[in-house]
Amino acid sequence: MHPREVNEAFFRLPTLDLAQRLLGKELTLNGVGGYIVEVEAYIGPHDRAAHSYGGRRTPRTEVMFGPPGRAYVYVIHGHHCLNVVSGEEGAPEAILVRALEPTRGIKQMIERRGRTDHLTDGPGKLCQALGITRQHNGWDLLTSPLRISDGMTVETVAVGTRIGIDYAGEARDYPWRFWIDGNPHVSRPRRALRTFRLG
DNA sequence: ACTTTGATGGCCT
DNA sequence: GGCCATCAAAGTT
Repeated sequence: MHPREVNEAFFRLPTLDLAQRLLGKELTLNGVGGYIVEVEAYIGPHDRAAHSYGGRRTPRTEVMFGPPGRAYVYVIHGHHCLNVVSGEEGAPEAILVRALEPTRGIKQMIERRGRTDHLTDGPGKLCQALGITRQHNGWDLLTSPLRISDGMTVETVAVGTRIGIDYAGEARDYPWRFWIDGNPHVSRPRRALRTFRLG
């Protein structure tokens, strides 16, 4: 049994705690999906890499200012990315889901991806595999067809810096990327800054 | 109305 | 490691 079950209180955990606890949980859309194996925390308004940096509030970032536990979906370079809104209501924080270990509906994922490998080892890839688009922005991840539920037990968490934010000044060095140590579905394997046991 | 940007992916060497 | 297609969103005029 996972140490913490997914419920309303789960999504109210502080963002960095929630990010670690999301590892091993199962993400599905209409029953298709897998275990979360890699995430990154974005903690606006002081995080220069966050879309909500400086308190920027636009139609795109609006959902992050709402209650935690909802989906924030955006498009970058023509690819969709899924975040879990986190933090207190009014605090624009979110956790990017970067990779899954496929568990359910693999046949459908293969059809959507047009290949049999690398189905969900990246934030854009997993959205394509599950069929996640901007229409799912704001959906409740506890009760909607796009949901996060109890998954598998995680032994060791690896910590590193976030991917693709070299423009973000000192924020590029924040250790806010978390993945399941040794998992083969991680998007960009790198050596961890450190590892720890999830208590 | 126009220009710049970027939390990517796929393929290359 | 690098290159670049790609396009919605945001910023600028």
